[in-house]
Amino acid sequence: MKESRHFIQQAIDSDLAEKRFDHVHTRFPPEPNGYLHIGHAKAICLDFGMAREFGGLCNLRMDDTNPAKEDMHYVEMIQKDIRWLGFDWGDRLCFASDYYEQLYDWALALIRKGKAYVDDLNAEEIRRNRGSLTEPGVESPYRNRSVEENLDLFQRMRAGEFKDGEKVLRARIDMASPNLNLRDPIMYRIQRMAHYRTGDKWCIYPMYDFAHGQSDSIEGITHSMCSLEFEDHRPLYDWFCRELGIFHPRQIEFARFNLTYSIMSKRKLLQLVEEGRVDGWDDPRMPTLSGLRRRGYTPESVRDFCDRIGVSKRPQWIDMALLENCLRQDLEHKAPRVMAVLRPLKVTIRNYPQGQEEMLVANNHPTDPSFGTRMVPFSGTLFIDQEDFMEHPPKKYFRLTPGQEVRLRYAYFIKCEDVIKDPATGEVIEVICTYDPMTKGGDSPDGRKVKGTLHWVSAPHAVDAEVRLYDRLFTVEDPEDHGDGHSFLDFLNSQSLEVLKGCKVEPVLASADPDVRYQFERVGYFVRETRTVADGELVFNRAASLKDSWSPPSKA
RNA sequence: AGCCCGAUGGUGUAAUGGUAGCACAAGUGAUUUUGGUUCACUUUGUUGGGGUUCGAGUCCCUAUCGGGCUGCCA
Repeated sequence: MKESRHFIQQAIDSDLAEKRFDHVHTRFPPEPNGYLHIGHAKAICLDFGMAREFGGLCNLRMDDTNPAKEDMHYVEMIQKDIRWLGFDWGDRLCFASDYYEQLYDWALALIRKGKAYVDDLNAEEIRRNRGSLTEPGVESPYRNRSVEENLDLFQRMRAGEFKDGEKVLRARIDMASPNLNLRDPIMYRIQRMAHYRTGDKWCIYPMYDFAHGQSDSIEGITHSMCSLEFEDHRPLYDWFCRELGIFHPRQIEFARFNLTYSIMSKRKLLQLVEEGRVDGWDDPRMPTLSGLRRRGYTPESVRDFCDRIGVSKRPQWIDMALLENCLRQDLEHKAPRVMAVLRPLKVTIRNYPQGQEEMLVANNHPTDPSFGTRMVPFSGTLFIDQEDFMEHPPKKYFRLTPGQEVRLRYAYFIKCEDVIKDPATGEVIEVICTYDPMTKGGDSPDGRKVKGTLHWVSAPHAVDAEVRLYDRLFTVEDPEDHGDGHSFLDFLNSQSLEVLKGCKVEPVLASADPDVRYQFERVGYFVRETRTVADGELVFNRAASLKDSWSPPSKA
């Protein structure tokens, strides 16, 4: 069976076959103005993945040409996230800001060729002269300055002789081009602002279009993958390489994806952080890599997700359920099983000898013996989950009800004999049961079957914990597609975080390893939270629930 | 409105002129000491109209629909 190749692999195949390039060298070029999110993961997997597949290298490059937004903190977090995802750029951490001098020289070269000029128009005038989607632009009155004057003016721009915004350097291309990007795009602007790396050395900064392709060229990048919105920039990318006569990488665009019930805009994610609507960039509900990590996602599951969504040129809407499925699939064979009761309901075993307790053996994984076993304490007073008992059950309810026998996992069969209610509310606060001593371990010698198996913890041995349940951040599939007067903030899910206190977990979890994702049997996958927790406190984040094919007939 | 890009089940993605396949979702059944897992089965698709061809999801034309583009952001 032949494995299918996506359009970028095919493009690289033919570039190699036609000897356009004799090797592959890619780059991942984030701007250090925010944290990386799941959308970036796709690009990272593609950029590093293509390099790996074709035996080449992939650089990590900070696309840092805007001093107003960038920060060293982001540079560090970006590196941390990419390493976590499982990729390595060796010693090739690059910065567009390291190329400023070379970029400046190239700008001079373009001026000498008559391909760039200094424009005195202000921002408003330039915008007006650019024309519109249907009308051609108008040439600037400064467009035909002499090479000497342009050289002099541009050098003085760098020297700081002009005010911010007073002049710009523009490429001299075609004000009538149907591609707006070719209507004499701005190459340099004057901006007196300290840059996080170059400090006050520069007061002019190159624009993306004059920095990105040239940075690729300097680094010898062969294939420069970027998202679809840069498609219209490719003619400009190519124009600069051609006019400069420098090594000419190939830009290939692919579609970004949207995740249902989420947003991917860095600007909007920043807004959630700044307005305190989430607990930072790494809030477990955020689609950021740091958020997913804290939530309990594994790098393997994120990479698998990126594989599964594929690479194409059409807009992708990816179901959040796919992401969750990737995690479940990874954790199914990786997560040790334990028992934890999130909403405790007291169970008393009436016929269990007073004061007796025993240790029962439980498998740490249902099918993989290499996980070994552990001992779980049992006694006459237990907790089960409130969901697992109903006094008046609907049909097909397999859990504990008056008269219905169930199995306590790895323990005994029990039968409900009585309930104790809160006299004030009528709520069941305790269930009285009997157990069958012959069913120790969970099997009955007479071969009788039970429909349900419940997880439980022994009350005197239980450890208290807090559990944080996360749900989708937004209530609608596409929070960015809002009608009049609505902001994406209007669709924030007020139930996206539910904090459960007083949960009861089995004793081994007191020393839960924060690097291990546990499966709480019948409940979901959980990871120990450490970032927002006081010393010694036990808190778990839910990474994902387990699939549940049972649902109550009518749930209020 | 001009330019660019795209269109295959509910979602995503294959089929590169020759049997429309896979994953997720949904449903059914079996297995099960997790209503989990696993296994089997099932439902659902080539945007419309022309053309080329023995043969078109694939190539051409056209219509329609969707996305992107009018920052001194990237």
